Amino acid sequence: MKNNIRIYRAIHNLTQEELARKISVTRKTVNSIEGGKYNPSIDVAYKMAKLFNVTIEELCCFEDEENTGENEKVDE
Amino acid sequence: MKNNIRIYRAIHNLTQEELARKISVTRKTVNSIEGGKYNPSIDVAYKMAKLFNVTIEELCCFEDEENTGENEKVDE
DNA sequence: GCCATATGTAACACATGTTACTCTTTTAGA
DNA sequence: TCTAAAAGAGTAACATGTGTTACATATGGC
Repeated sequence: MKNNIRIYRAIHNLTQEELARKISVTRKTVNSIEGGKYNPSIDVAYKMAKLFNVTIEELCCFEDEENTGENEKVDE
Repeated sequence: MKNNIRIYRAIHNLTQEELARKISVTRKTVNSIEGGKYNPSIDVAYKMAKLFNVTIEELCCFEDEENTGENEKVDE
């Protein structure tokens, strides 16, 4: 599950550490979620969405990636 | 974290088992989440919200229950 | 009362999210 | 180039979500 955390974080001009503090998680959690290592729990997602003033759906790109097999190809 | 799963499930006239099948989890998971035993993962929440055609925020009542201490009192 | 259906629940195992600690790499600025 | 801030990442431990199985309870129709 991809997400737009990095983008909203940039918009709000926050470092991973600042964001982490604001939502009471560790920087590694922000880093890992941002990097797609795992999905956020629903309340971490909620806190981020609320902080950025967007919906969870806007923050996380679900896009039903369960069935597709050849997606998200970037040119490199 | 409270949620409105039971309500939307009633609106859509689904049993716990039917809902569970539709979102590919077990009835126990639906039952436990509905009963507040634990929070749904973000993709379970997403699947439910999508099925009911609502947002995750509409399905789950976050309401920042971390700080309040005397909420959700029903009359009984 | 009996039966079928829907729901609640318990114990354990397993999967996934989060932390603490530490280190490396990247990036930007003097 | 040197430096510091920011970000990426590995591991082990812990916390939380989910599955399995089985049984208990409630409810409504006969």
